[in-house]
Amino acid sequence: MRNMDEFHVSSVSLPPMLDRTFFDRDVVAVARALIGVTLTVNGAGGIIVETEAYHQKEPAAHSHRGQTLRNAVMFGSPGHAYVYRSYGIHWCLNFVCGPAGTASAVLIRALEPTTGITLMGRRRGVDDLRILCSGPGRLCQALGITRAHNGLALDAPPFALKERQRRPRIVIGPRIGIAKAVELPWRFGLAGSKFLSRAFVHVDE
DNA sequence: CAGTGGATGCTCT
DNA sequence: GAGCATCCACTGT
Repeated sequence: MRNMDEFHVSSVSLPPMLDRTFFDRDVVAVARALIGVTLTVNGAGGIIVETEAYHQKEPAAHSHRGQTLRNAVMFGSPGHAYVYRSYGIHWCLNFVCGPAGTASAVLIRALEPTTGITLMGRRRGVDDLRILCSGPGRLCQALGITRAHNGLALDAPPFALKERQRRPRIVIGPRIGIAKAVELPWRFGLAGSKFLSRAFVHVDE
């Protein structure tokens, strides 16, 4: 139960509503705004602590070379999940961003686990909270995300997004695991979080 | 700790 | 047939 003060603070605080319009804007702005937002899938999940932005104009994006069967969701409406298989083993979850047609998306790279921890631990085969959802492949395994979630709207079950209560302190750095456009500082993290997939070199914001 | 290499499936050339 | 928006185990300090 929350008390009146907490309710009042959340009702007047800054973060935008997590409706469709939240995703219908520049992907870098969304990647930053998602830090601190709570993501659950069928009730399991936690606080988003690490994201990366990908945009069609830039060569590390799947959409860069045009629309294909795999990346088709990126070319559709903002506010939907783009899920793809990585290295033949893992799934990775992205949120499609706008404006529509920019074929841009935010890769969700790490969560701080908060709900459904027992279930997530069973799916992952680990009980250490720090490695439960710390990495794009790990968090998909923990949340049970597969190809079946590709193209689903983010404002309806099994997805649920909950606004952050306070403006978080953000750290910024280069994206991970890519060979092209490494110079773009399009990775965002929650400052001081123990649940990042990797540490940030530079601390900004 | 840091560094390395294997697993594994699918997309695109 | 190459190349991945990764993770884990294993090596050597």
